[in-house]
Amino acid sequence: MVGASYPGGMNTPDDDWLRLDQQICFSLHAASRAFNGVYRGILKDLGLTYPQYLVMLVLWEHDELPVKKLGEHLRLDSGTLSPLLKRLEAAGLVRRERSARDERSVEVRLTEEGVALRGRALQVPRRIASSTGFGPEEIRALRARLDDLTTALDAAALADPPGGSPADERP
Amino acid sequence: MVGASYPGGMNTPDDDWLRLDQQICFSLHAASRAFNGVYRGILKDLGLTYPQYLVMLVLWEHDELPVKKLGEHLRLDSGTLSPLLKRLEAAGLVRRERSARDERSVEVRLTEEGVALRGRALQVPRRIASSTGFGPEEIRALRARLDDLTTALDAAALADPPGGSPADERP
DNA sequence: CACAATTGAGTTGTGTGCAATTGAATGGTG
DNA sequence: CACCATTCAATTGCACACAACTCAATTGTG
Repeated sequence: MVGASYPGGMNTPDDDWLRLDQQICFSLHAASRAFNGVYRGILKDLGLTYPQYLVMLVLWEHDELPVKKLGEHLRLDSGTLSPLLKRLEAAGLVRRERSARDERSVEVRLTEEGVALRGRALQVPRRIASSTGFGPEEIRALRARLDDLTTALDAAALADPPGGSPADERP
Repeated sequence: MVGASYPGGMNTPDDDWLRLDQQICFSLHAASRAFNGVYRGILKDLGLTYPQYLVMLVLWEHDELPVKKLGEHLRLDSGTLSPLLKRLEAAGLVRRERSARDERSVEVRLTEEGVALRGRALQVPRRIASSTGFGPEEIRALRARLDDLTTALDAAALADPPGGSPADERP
């Protein structure tokens, strides 16, 4: 009734694209959530959620930086980070203090506990990698593809924005 | 202070995996959200969110099926679908009615409006595909990789479950 | 120096996503 | 037939994401 699928062997281009589109968005969505699920199981021991783990990864490398920079690394805004960091602070893993230089900025810094947690986290990547069944080279290739995709999608989002066109910048 | 990055040419395996892991989980996470953002911009015209669009895609192909089946197609449970379907019903796109055969089951069916929306949605895939900058073949290859990944991750999640081991099934 | 524009966190509201629970309906077993 | 385990949808509670907004601090300009 709805599909009214093509009567003959003719391809209706739109239907064709629709099918393809369904596959790619399904696949990405499903892969993302499957990954999330595996991380959830493994990170439960550390008392971290998946996004919290991403934050800790950045902090283990930089160990002190403002919320703004953290957001740039993770592509997250304060609306997501503020409550997340509050939870990490409540868990005793990080401390937040306003910068002396710029009172608007809040510096996030690992506590002793936060630093110590890194030791227990070292085994996580190995377990994740083995869960994927992919070798290092496959992972690298897939990562590169995904980064290409993200770059292209970001560029497209800027060109065809949710809020308005670039021409709107000067009202 | 924390990183204590390897002094010489020596690779600390754990650190190496940690770095790699960060890249793959960052990449997948970022790609998923970038995709979501592009869909959001394009779907705004249709008054749909990205997950709602996924549900509509399934319904446009099957046009009547129980919540359970919908969840199997989308890998979502009733906790996610129930409120989502309520919103689609409030928007006048679907109707929900309990099955006559099995009173536990709820049949989801497109309304006239829901059927009509498909016409306006036909242009969406083309816009998405062009946003990715990928050709059909690249998309197909990426999709296949992601599906492999999902399959492997699901299998691993079952073997190393969040709730308990398979041996726990018979207490 | 005064004042407008910008920047950075935080808050609010909406919409997922998922674990855990509830409650009704169904099916199998004795 | 009675009873118990299973199934399905819905609900509850928690944690992201993100848009839109608020508020304070800073910067740029006259």
